[in-house]
Amino acid sequence: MSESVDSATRRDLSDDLSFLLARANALSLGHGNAALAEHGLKVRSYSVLAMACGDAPPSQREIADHLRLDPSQVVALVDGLQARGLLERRTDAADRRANVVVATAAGHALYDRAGADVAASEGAFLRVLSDTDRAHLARLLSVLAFSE
Amino acid sequence: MSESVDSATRRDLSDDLSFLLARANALSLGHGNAALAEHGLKVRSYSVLAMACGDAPPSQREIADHLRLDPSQVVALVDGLQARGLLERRTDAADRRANVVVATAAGHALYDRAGADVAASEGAFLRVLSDTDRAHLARLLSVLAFSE
DNA sequence: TATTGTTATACTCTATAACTATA
DNA sequence: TATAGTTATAGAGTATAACAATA
Repeated sequence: MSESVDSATRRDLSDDLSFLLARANALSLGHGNAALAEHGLKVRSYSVLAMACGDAPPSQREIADHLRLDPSQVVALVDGLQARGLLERRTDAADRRANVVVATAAGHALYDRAGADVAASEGAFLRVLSDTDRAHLARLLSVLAFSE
Repeated sequence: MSESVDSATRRDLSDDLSFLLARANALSLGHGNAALAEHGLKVRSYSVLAMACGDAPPSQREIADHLRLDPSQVVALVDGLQARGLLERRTDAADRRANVVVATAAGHALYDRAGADVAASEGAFLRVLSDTDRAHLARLLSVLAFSE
């Protein structure tokens, strides 16, 4: 008598982890881009700048891998940041095909200012989660994010 | 003596929850689209079909809100699925401005088949997490995903 | 031969505004 | 006056292939 209630009917998109991931990411991206707009940055360019500010200045290939971008997209991002004097390309002495991307003093300064705003914006977005929940979420996501 | 090690130097993109969210989502999206390709679907169109297969057939406005899309994008998605005979637009009797989107028998059948593949693909992607970790992650993400 | 960075191109996705029909 | 759906369009993001320099 209940032939209309099959397994398909019971499935719900809201239980789908990939859907939740997509929706949470869309919100997070919106917050991030809004916080970065006043600095002339977006999440994408901010991430490149962040890597260039790190302890181990990355090659463009490493940026592409870490950010899951095509190397050709990294060219445009680095071009834009370099034109603003925020970072430099230095040919790697060990492998002269590779460009090492390193932040300038101005790049570090902007990263500090923008980073503070991003952190505040992210904090506001995450206010619905406790500190332990945030830590737990970060741990679970990092396992997933670097599983391949 | 350690003036070069300031707060900026210690920050790392890999600790940034929004970055982890973006990277995990990129991987998840890749898996989902790959699993759906053989059915002529993508994550976007599959999500619309899933809603149309639900117990409460949604209006296009509701689809746009739930999927965080602009209403104009929903038009194209529904057009494509309707052209394939997978769903129908029915004008809502209660509000004749609104289109209620409801799956056809063919739509339900495809949703069942594609859904099984999506679930298998998602399972493979999530293999690095235990069942309890998956449940925990889903709970944390749904809080975040529907916090606004 | 394989890899890094680059250029070019096409395609998809996203965001915006304006229009219509209904409310 | 406001809302649902639609259309059109421009911009941003994505994916692919081909090339030069280097390994």
